[in-house]
Amino acid sequence: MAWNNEHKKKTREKILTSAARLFAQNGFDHIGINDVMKDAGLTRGAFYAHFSSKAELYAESIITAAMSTGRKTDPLNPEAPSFDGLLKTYLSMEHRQGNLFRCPLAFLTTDITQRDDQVRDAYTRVFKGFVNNLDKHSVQQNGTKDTIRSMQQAVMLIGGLAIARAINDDELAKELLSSCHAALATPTI
Amino acid sequence: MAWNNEHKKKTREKILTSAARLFAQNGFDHIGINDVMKDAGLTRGAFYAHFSSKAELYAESIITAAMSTGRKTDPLNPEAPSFDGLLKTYLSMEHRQGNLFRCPLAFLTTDITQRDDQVRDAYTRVFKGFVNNLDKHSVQQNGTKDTIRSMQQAVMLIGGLAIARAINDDELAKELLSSCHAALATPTI
DNA sequence: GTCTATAAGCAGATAGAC
DNA sequence: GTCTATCTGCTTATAGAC
Repeated sequence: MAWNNEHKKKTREKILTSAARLFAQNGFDHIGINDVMKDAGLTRGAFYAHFSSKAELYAESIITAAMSTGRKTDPLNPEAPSFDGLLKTYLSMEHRQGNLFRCPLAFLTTDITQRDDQVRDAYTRVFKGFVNNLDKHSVQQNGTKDTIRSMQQAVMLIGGLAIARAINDDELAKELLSSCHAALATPTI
Repeated sequence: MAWNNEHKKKTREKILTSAARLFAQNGFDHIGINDVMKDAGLTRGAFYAHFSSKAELYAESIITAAMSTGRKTDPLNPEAPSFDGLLKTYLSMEHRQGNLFRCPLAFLTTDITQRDDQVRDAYTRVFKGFVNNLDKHSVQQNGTKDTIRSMQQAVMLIGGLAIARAINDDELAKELLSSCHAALATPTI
């Protein structure tokens, strides 16, 4: 691969990294192409050499954001936390704040509903991967795979965090996250 | 009260009814003041005689949307469904579509996170009312009140519907809603 | 209170120089 | 590939006639 192509790939990844963080924290409509490019150290005009539209960038940024947090939920990754560690990290007040990492499934849930199929496809793929990871945890723990149970766990994690982020009451948010944790940590959910 | 004031109140309610439906279905940024006023049979200029800003309208519309669906979750309302009826209605594919009624807690979850305190206060109040209603159902069924359990139920209902609306796969959405229903209907959740 | 007209600003996308 | 400049269209909010 020529040096130019290598450089273009690096630039594209830099744009995606900025977009993944900014979009997850602020949503599609509050972030302009200008904001993303500025964050990546470029100007607006250079954007269309890498992506054909804002929606395409958004769709790809969802995958990027998911991968950067997904490593922490993958039981096959030796550095990944245990299932109990995942619960604690995912349902933490730090995750609610979103400064360290941001699961796009919880940060962008209803934002996705307003977008085109390109974006919704990306979100759906990430959700399926999330459930699949919970299946793997289940096999590790119980030796059995129960996808219905994994979907319930996914809803408790994603939904709990999304609601905790929406409500304007830190104490209630803490209680809510702790309730979700309790529902998942106890064997008899 | 003079006729003029009575008329103004009616007009205000008409605007709120339109806003509650349009905002819940499309989110804050996809609906303009023009859309709301047109739907209410008025023009843009008349808006500021009733509300001081778009955000104020949005906050009030969340309360309106919640009340119009909340009647169906209130056990003290004789026309309200049973707890099992609530589960079935709330977690239905019809609710996912949003043509009949739209719970703002599930339709606007991450949308709220981007707004000012005025809006987030309204959402928080509605959420507390939702949990309170689940508490009442619990007392009716078991004779005991368990707010932690009610919050878990709220997350399963709101989160399940919100995710089902985001994903672009009808079959998966059906399985997801059915999984949430199963988690809540079984005594050993 | 409601209307039309308009102010003032911002966004996505494109054109053309380098 | 990246830049600056610009086109085009949209939005919230206000001014002033009726």
